[in-house]
Amino acid sequence: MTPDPIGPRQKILETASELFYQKGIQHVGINEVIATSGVAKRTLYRWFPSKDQLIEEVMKHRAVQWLHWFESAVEDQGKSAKDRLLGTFDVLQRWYADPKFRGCPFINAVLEIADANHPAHHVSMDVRESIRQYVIKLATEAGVGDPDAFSRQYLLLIGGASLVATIEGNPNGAEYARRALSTLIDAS
Amino acid sequence: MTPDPIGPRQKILETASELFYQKGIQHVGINEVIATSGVAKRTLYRWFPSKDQLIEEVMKHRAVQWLHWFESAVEDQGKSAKDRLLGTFDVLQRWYADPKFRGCPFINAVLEIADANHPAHHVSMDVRESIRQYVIKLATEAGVGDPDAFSRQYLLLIGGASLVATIEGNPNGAEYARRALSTLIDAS
DNA sequence: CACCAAGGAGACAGACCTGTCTACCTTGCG
DNA sequence: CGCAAGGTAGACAGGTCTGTCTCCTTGGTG
Repeated sequence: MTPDPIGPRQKILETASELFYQKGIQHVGINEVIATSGVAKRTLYRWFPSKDQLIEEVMKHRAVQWLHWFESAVEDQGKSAKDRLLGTFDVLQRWYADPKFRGCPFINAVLEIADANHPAHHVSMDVRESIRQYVIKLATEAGVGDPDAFSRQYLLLIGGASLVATIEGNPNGAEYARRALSTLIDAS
Repeated sequence: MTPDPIGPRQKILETASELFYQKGIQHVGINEVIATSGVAKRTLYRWFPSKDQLIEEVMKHRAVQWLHWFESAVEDQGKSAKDRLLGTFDVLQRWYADPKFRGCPFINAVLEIADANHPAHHVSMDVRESIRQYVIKLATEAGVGDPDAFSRQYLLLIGGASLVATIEGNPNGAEYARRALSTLIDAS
């Protein structure tokens, strides 16, 4: 019963998203996507004219999902803006510690696809900018002196923590980032 | 004159190093390496039994070179340990601003090669640890309170700055990192 | 000189990948 | 009913890649 209420397009998108993330975009072929999603090759190419366009759609899909997840998880981290600001790294640490964590998908995509003009690059830059705007909002609310400069330092810490989690497989980078952030807030 | 005083092995290593860095490891084939280095395929496979081993040798070679370059450039950044510590980001900023800069080769290698057991991963982890030990030395000398914790925060900043340089093509991440580092030192 | 190891040049096998194409099946609707 | 649209199944073309193999040249040494 409930014979796949979601259409093939959505099915392809979700399957590809999962496979791309777990194995790396370059290491997943179209044949694997169709075999896993149980869809005919003809159907995939009806909805996504090329693998590059599939990648782009997948990354856009992930970006919307991830930002929504992140901001709503952060909202639960406390009432004051400072608590939420510091809480971002508690949220991230839980993410890094998840057994299915394989690095930040947006950083991965940029470095896996060398071509700087690939649409997936723009998605990643957009995600970073969205995070930065969100941080500016929280920092302003928290009374940080220079929210714009602060947001750029924040991006260093979140990027660095993601790298530690990816390269060393160590989620505690987020904890060091939290402490550094606390110092930076107090010094402002 | 001077008819190639270096042997084919060294020639292959240097050519592959350059190509891997500029185009990405995955996007450079053995055929391109031999065509560019002017060496026969037979010869390449005599010295490097597989592409994976070539990658490993190239990364080890780069690691030694890079660490030597980095530490000696930092030594010129000032007499006091604090000056040299802050100066690391001046050195990095110049690197990031170089037109041939295509990201940190060690971060790139890890994210380009999905397999966490690939030898190139270990090289990248070793480089990070070498940087950390060097920072611990400088931090101790500079009288930082907790050099170990400090070194981990340093790794966040250097990783973050490299990402900003790579993803946004903006060398000024190093400047923000320098300021953040200064705050962290003063607060210790 | 004779010999042999190292290298140059490149064909080739086998695997894999993207994207196209044919042939058939199901379903909703005028 | 008839039929178009969207789906399944999978062969296939054309390309790329790694790694092997054969044949030829050259320079150094006993």
